Amino acid sequence: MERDVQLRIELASPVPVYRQIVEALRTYLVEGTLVPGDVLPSVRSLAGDLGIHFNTVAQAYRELAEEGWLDVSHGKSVRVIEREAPRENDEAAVEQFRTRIRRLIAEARAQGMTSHVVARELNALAGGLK
Amino acid sequence: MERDVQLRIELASPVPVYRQIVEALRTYLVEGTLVPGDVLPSVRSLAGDLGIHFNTVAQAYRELAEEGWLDVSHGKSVRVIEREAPRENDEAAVEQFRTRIRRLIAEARAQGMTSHVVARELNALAGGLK
DNA sequence: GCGAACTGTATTCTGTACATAGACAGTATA
DNA sequence: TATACTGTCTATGTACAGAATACAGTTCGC
Repeated sequence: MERDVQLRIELASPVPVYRQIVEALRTYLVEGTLVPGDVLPSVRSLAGDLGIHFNTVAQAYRELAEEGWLDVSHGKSVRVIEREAPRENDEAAVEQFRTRIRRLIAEARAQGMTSHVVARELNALAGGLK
Repeated sequence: MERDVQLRIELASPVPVYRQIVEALRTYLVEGTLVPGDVLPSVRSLAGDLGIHFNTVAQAYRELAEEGWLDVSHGKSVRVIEREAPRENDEAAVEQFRTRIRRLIAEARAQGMTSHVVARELNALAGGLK
């Protein structure tokens, strides 16, 4: 059940490294690449791979534990656990989601990405959700 | 050509206020709600509306000026200018865009949004790009 | 049983970036 | 040409990300 996750972290990004780790792992968890029972690498080994300090990884693990994804306890390996889904489709959350995607799209288009390519990517991602 | 933009800023958000302003205005600019010739509110008046300091607004305006959207010069009102589109569809940029959207989707689903609703939103936004 | 080597935890420190304060300087206009 | 508006600059307080380092629980082989 050892799991060798591959994470791409951008040290130059304005978004903190620990949150990048949270987001990347949460993506694997939601998509089912990581499933209950899987064991994550130790804070020190993952930190070594990423070239950062292990406390930064520990903070990310703690965050995901609070969200209910991980069982992390002193001395033991970190393990993915079963997590019951929270409430559904809160309208305010949907609104916020829409806004954030719109801003991301705007940023992409401002960088020169064409609307055709952006639409293709969005449709592809939407299709993968079925 | 005065333009009364409506911005929604979340002071509690981890993303800095000045960047929220940049993102919101850039969205209007890309979508064509703001067009060349439009005059933006002064840093003091917009800051007053948002309940923040005018230097925070000034920083956002400066950022958008560097991206080529705005003409901001000392003593004069800030004005939207014509901006030539940058390079197209750099593959690394597309890849990064895809990753960021995937992480946003994962966050939404982790909060309880159903895949059906997420897909509906993505398709709607993609459709609006044609 | 015990020690070594592994796990995560807690405390403290430092650099940096956000946001504000307030003086400064250019522009428009009555 | 005075005045009231623009944005600019420099300094400062504060919060937080990230690292250093000592601590403490768990596992496993001998």
